[in-house]
Amino acid sequence: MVTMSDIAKMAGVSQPTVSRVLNGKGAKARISPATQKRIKEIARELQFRPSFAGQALVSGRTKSIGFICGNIRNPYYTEMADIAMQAVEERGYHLLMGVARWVTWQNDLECFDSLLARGVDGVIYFGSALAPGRTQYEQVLREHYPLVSVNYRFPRIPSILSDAQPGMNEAFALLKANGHSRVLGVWLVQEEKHHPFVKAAKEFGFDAEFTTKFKSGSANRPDQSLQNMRREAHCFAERMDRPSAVFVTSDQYAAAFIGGLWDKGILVPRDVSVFAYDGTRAGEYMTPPLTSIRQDLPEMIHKALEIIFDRIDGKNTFDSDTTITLPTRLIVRESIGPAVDRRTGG
Amino acid sequence: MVTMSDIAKMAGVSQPTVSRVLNGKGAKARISPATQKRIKEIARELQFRPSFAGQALVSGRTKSIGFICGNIRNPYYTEMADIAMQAVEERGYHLLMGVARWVTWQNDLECFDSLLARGVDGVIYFGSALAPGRTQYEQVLREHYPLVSVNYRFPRIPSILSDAQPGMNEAFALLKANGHSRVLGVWLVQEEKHHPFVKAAKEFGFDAEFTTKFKSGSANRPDQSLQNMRREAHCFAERMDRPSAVFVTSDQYAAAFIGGLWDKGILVPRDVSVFAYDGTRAGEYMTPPLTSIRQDLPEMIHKALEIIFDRIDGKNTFDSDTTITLPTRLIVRESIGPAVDRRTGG
DNA sequence: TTGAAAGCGCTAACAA
DNA sequence: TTGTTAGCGCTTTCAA
Repeated sequence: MVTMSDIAKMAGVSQPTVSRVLNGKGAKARISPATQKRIKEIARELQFRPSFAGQALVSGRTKSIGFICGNIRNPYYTEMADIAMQAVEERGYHLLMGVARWVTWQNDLECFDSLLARGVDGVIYFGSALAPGRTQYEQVLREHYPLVSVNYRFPRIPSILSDAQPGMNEAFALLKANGHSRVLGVWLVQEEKHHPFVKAAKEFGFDAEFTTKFKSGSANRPDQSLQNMRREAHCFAERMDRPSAVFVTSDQYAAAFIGGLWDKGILVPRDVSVFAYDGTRAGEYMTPPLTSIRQDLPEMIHKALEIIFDRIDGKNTFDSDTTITLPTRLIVRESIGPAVDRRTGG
Repeated sequence: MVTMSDIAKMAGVSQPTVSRVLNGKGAKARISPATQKRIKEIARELQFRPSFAGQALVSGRTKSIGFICGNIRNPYYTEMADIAMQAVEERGYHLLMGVARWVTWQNDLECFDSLLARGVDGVIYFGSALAPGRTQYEQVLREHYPLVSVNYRFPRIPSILSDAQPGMNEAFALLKANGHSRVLGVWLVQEEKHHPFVKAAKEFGFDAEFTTKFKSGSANRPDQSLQNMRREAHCFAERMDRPSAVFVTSDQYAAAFIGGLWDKGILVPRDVSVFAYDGTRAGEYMTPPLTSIRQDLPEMIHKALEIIFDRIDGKNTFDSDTTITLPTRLIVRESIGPAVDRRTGG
């Protein structure tokens, strides 16, 4: 490895001089043009690369942000990560992904520990385990650690949420305009989105059912729960009295549900209308293109990073209870069509 | 931040003693049980975390592996990354993703530079720009840097490839069994997979066409080229003399193609059969579930990491020209069905 | 305009 | 069993 001392020796100057030249801190680097040129040339020749560890040690920063999610194969998280990566890179940072895999609820926190050990300067956290009482929670508070929770609210931890209601209302309006009056909601676990769904259903006069089949824990493994969702669709397909529309809790699971319907010869939206939550770009390439309630993914990430970098820079513009709630809206694509009510033979 | 010196002071011992206790290097750490206990207790109380930068500086390693790909939203890369993440974590490493975004061909190399600046200990490289003559290429050779190229062969750089032929043959056999005799192949750019396709087509007596519509460069932006693919399907849909089967160069683009067919009311596999290359798990949740030629993603990653860690450990079991070629096989799902030949009215 | 010295947190070699 | 010393590569005083 080429170090500044190597360059210094070759140039016949002291090592700090090399540092000053190569970092060129404006007016501070009052080094004679001749030496500057010489040093820069040698550095280029030797292909000098500043040692990351050296810089990190002295600066106390690793210039990296952690991104903790449960499953990178879900396009929702992939798209979030992609957006986050681009955003942090603009500030010269890297994104370090932690995939909790959500087998047990603690995986989130193990991920957090592991990223902290790696010295990330801040964390975007999509987990649900950072509750008061846990050491990691206390640590975040005590150290005023730059962490933002997304999609989940913890006391005294800045968080970014989406308000499902507006998108949900739009969806029900569209459903109604298409003659639907009965709808099934499918969740993985008890979720916040439940309430906006119920509220919209009531408001638009729908007859709403819901299932929350899957428990957290080991049944949470992505492949397995996608299969479960597919089977859920099989059951649904065979019901004589099934509703004409289905809401699925996320785009990825909607794909599995639609796949399950397809297995049984049920076409969307010809036979059943389906809509989902998330509004990922990936939904555009499902068959049919998925109508979905869109969270403002870029804005969510940008706000989260704004808070994180604000803390990193010691500005403290945002207090710990900062909660930013962003509206959702319906992305109308092709998966909602005219109601086919089996009870009335329509 | 809590340092070993802090602990040392509190425990009334020297700082290296703390290091010895906390790293517990087996027989080397011959420290009295009493001191050990005391130190460990204080460490726990103070929530000591070893400084990543400190360790990195002295060990010369960051315990991280770079992963360079063009677009993380493509499930092929997502799944690869997921596998790689899990594998490196088992060795106590982290995966640092570099997303080149492939706007211009150099993006690959910029990514590599950026990861090197972070001090990654090795790199899994999915790019195509690391050619002889480029400074990065020369550097890898000169420093014997632990880099493995996947899906692309560069002289004197270890690489992992897939042999498309066996899977392609299986696909054509299945096509033939379903009465197909005409097939279209759709590529993004000139690719290696072209030859196995042509070869299999000839061997099975197919009438094969191919299009390679998109150029590399700015048209390479993922969203744009997916749209292009969709439009390609629109054109295809309107042809009176279209072949009964289509091969698309990757699962993700197959989704776009199938979406384009859907736009025109053409159903897969009812009206047209489609198969693709990659064999991602994501294909299972497309509608219809995608029949695809599967690369052995886990094995590719595991082999790549084997070579990388081998170099990191200084073992040099593999020479620079190591090329591991893994076979492919056909994952039969639902997107290939009986031929519908429009010329014969079948 | 430059150099000398100190120190970031850690590990490792050598003493004691 | 433990302490002392040195040094990883860098930045940042403080002097000159």
